Amino acid sequence: MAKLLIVDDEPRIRDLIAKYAQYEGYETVQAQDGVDAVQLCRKNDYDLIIMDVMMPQLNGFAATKEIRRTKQTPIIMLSARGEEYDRIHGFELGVDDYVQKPFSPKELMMRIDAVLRRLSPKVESMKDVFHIEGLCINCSSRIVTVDGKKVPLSPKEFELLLYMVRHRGIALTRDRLLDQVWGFDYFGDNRTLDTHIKLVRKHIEPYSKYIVTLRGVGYRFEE
Amino acid sequence: MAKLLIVDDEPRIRDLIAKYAQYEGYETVQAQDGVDAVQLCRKNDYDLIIMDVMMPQLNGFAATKEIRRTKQTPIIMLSARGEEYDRIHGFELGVDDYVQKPFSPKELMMRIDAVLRRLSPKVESMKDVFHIEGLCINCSSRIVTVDGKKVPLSPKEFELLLYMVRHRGIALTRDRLLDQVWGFDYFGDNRTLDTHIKLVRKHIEPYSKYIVTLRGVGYRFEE
DNA sequence: TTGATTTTTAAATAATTTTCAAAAATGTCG
DNA sequence: CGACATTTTTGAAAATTATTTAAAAATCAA
Repeated sequence: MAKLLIVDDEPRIRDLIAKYAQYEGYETVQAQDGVDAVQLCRKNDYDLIIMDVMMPQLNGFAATKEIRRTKQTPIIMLSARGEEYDRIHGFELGVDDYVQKPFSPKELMMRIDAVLRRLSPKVESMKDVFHIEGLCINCSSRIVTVDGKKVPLSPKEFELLLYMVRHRGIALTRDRLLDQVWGFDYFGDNRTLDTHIKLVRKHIEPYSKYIVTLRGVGYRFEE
Repeated sequence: MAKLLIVDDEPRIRDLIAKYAQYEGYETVQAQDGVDAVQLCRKNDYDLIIMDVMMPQLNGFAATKEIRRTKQTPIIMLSARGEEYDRIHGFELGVDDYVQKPFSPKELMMRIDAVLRRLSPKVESMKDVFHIEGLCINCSSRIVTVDGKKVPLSPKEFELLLYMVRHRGIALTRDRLLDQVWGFDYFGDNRTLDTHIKLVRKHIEPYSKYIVTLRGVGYRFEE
């Protein structure tokens, strides 16, 4: 479960971001300025930092520079429109993405996802909760809900769904799914996977449309 | 999926190149100068390096020389107009191509493609995404779109199209296509290939013009 | 043992690949 | 240039192969 550090001098903005991030299953920690952020980073590890550019005491650039002396934590910058576009874009310390204020929380969440997926392929998507339309998958509680209603998935069904959601958008071969979810080395014609796909589809109705079958290949969970 | 190292002291240029390269389906890593590049190359393997000539600390030549002591990674040099034309062209360490600034990103992308295809025939074009006019082929998701709209291709159709696109610009004999896509040694009067070409053409309309038939030989996907 | 879950099996359904034959296009040679 | 031979394109039907489904059997955990 990924931990985010949110750095902004405006408490309302911090809270807004924190609320959304928590909804998406991230753990959040807040810092009110650059000095605070640097101190926190010295003592703790975060998976990603969301940092405002304009802050009293130590601004976003200075804080980033300081943090980057010891840690390679991914950073997403928040900046007001027109503010220092060049510096941000070409920031030599390399921020991993930046979002202009005012931003939609949804967009920021997507950027967080994207940065984590790009930079931490090993931990895969570290989110604890996935929301796909009305389908919600909570990893730590292993609860799946469809339009707010809990659906009972068997362990295998849950693992299969989770694996597909974590690797959504790419074609997953039958071998890979069998390998990753079951741990077998697929031999011969085994209809186990198909059967479980069917069960998952039945359970997540009406969102089974997201699982598309790639004939002769496997399946893909649509993005 | 090929990984590119982009070395330039100007962050805006780096970002511009990175943005285009990502659109073309490459993974990118950036370095701000020669020293940085040499260090990165020591620890990691890249499939191709795009290196600016003029940089503080360690210039493009020196960095190339150093990197080439241990690795044979293909290198494309970027140089300002008129800058050291001779040295680049006749560079003893052998850069694989060079592009003059100011360059069009599109041209640079074509050069990258060309160098990789020339030097890494095994990995073929390692791109994950191909854009040919309004035709887009995404390998990992196996999604093909025509002017933004998904088109459903059967497995064989997808493989055939992908093979041709990966080997575009050259004449592909019927035997070779049958061999590579079907995996058998063509015998007798089998119209299988023709029929699949027909299906692919129908599906990628209006871009079927890119598949030209070479009578008595086979087909070619136009560059 | 019991109830739930997972795997296997077999039949039904669906989609893809191949074959075939006729039509169109292209190239060759007198 | 024009007729013939060859090759490719096309559309439809047949054959093959993959997927879905439902139900039965096996396995596992309480």
